[in-house]
Amino acid sequence: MPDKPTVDGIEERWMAAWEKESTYRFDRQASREDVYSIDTPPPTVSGLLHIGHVFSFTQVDVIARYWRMRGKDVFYPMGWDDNGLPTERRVENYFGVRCDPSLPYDASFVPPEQASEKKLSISRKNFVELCHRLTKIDEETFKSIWRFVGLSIDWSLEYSTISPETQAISQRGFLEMLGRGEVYSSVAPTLWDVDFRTAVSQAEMEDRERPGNYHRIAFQKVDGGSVEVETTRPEMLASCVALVAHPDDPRFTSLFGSHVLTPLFGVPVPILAHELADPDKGTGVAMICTFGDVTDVIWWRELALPTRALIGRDGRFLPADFGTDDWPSVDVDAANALYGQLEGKTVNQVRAVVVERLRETGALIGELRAITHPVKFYERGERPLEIVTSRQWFVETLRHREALLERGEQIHWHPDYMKHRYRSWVEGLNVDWNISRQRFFGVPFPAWYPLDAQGVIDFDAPMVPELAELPVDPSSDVPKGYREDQRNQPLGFVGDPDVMDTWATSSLTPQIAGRWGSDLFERVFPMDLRPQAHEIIRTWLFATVVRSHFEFNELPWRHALISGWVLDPDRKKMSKSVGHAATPMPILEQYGADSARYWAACGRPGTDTVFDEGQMKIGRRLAIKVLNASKFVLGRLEGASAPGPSDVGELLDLDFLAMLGQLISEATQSFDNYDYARALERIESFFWSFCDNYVELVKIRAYGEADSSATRSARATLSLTLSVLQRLFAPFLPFVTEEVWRWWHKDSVHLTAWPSVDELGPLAGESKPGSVYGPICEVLEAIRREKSTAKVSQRAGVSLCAVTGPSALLDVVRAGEDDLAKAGGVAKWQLSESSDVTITVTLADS
RNA sequence: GGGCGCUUAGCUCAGUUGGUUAGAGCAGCUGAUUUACACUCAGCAGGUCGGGGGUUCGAGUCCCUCAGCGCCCA
Repeated sequence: MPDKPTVDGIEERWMAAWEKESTYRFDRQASREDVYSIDTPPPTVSGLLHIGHVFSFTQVDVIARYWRMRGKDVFYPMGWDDNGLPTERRVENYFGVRCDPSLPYDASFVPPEQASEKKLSISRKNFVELCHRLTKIDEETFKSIWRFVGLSIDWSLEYSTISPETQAISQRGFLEMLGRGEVYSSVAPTLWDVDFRTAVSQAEMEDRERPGNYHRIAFQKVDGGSVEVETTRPEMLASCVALVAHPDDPRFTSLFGSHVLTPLFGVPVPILAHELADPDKGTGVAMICTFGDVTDVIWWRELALPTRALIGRDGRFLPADFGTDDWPSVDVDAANALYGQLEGKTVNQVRAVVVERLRETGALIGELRAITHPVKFYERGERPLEIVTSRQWFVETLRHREALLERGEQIHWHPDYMKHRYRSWVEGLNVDWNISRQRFFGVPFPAWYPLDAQGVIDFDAPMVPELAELPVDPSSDVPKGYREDQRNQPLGFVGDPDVMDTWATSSLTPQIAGRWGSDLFERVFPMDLRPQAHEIIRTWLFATVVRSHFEFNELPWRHALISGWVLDPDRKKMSKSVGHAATPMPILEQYGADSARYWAACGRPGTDTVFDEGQMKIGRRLAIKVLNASKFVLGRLEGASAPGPSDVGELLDLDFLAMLGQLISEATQSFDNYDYARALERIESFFWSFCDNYVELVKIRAYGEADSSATRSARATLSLTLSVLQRLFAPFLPFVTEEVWRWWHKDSVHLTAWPSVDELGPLAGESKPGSVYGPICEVLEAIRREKSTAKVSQRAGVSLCAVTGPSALLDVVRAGEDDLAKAGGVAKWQLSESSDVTITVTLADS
């Protein structure tokens, strides 16, 4: 035990020791009932780890440490989410490159020292190599931070979402679904980001309020008269396939079934009825185009309308030929002449031309009406999503809505109300889960398609590999029965060009972490805990439930622990843009890992927490207090024979242990309910009372002759309490508790049993815990108050302490008289029975 | 538009099935001082629990309503 204990440098010392002693090693022989398994969120390795990560991961580590001390074999792996678009973006910016899949691989390629503004085009393989290179660097950085924070991870279980092992599992997951018919490919209108040039799923879409204009446009009726429509997207006019109004809207009931001509293009379209048409919006009649928004898709499908899609993958208008079967027009030449000016233009350019022509022809009625309305965006995107028709793989979700809602009910949510997020998401699903992305750094679909004699791809007959062959890359591997030189040739084959949505892979984290297919998996699955943030309930949590439901017909885990956000002092979510994204290392070094963990553990599940350095200072104070109190108490015990519970005989000591027992029960129960913050609060408050009151009361008695029963009683109580408190704090403050524990134990506190009430011995269970300690502390406080008011030292003497009260109270004071006298310097007592409780302190002359 | 959460001391937050006089820490103020710990200790002060209404012997807690903030979904 050092003379002058310090928390400085404590992290490096114990990080190394735990590594050397394999403290957090998972026992792969353990059976499922002895295991506590955690489906750790793999951080995205495309950005920096920020203080919000420290916050939520610490909360999980606290839980992991608790269960480990409860005797569970804790399965606590760490993964890195390194595939997908975020990594591509980071690589593009970091190296100043761009992927061009048409380029050949350059084995001698070296990225420029300095990333230039103008991006260098490189082949897909070169690009993917850079992705691997950068994520490897990032992962090492993350790992060193996690070690410093003290996460009790078994690093031999580390995984990454782009590794060959993960790709094999991801592809197997896909093939299993394909075999069961839960995944299908189809050509369908799909949410599309024109900048990233990829499809995105409903889960990645968000609404943003944007300004727009209602354009009032007159459609001429075939039998005379006109119908006016208000639209925010006049550029879609050429793809108009119908008008629609609510079936009960009396203004339009007589028009249903009749036809109008689109202005400028002269395309005859019907007026139809559908409930989704909102009578209060615009004129009550809407234009259906293929496809202006998601409602258009619903109308198009449900009303069986033709397809006149015009927006291409790059967001520009595709060619169209009016006068053909698909593109009827009463004035083919005018339509084609105008459309010729639109083809190849962007949405905004087309809008300008169309509006101008509408105005010239008088079809545009009145002035534009400015509005603000929600517009769909890809969550990472900058331009509104378009709807582009393309071939995509979809996982069936809509058909399973009821079962998935039921799964949500089966999860134990912490906090409970987070289940609403899941439910409202599942209830609001309107398309199946699109899992294909037209990108590069991801898990490829394990599929090839045959080409017929004309070179036409038969998408309905995908060829897939055997499970043993996984992972495969269809762009370089060849399907069974074909040769490489048949690639892209008539009667040959073509590989699926897409990669999977990142969630299609990370929805398998239980399978990935648990090494699906090995004996390990049966020992850890279904897992106990999924910890994660609330904004990815609709993505990660939902997708994981879907996959587990399909694959195993069960929940992937029993509990979901939803963490809150870390907020700036101005109450905004801490984000990378405001400069807080910096690595948390400076903060961790300044305050110490235990202090930062203390702050994190004060954050209750689901509750957003303000980033508060003040709270870290308190944590630091607590850690130092644990050091000093441990040093002091252990100093009292030195040389004495090891006292045990049977040595505890004094009323005060028995009562204090009874309170300690109560604390153990409360902390344990809180932990079992995932309320670690409450446990910490109780333990902390007990600890300060222990230091400031109990230790002060008995420290002189504990110094007395070793063989007196009163001394032995004090020493036994101090020893038991210190042992219990060190262990109760261990999940929260792993470094400092390990430090002080090793002063008097050989093995790690983190592998020691969580305290139980039983180990305190047979307690005086008759009276309420605190019935002795409480009144004694009140007398002590009265003495202190008197001295403080008189502005004298707490060591000043008390000539007389007079206590009045019922006899039971006086008995208690009498029991603590000696300890109080020593702690408060009381020379004389006067106890008298009365119905009123009073404590009168008379200070000695100084 | 529908849903969820929050609103308690200057600040950050506890407050369990309704039950003494609403708690803690920080900050503030007043003091103590060869001490396990100045990264300390003691004490003091500070609140009509967001507004209004209701249920109840009793409401920070339950119900209704309004307002503000945040989030989710559409």
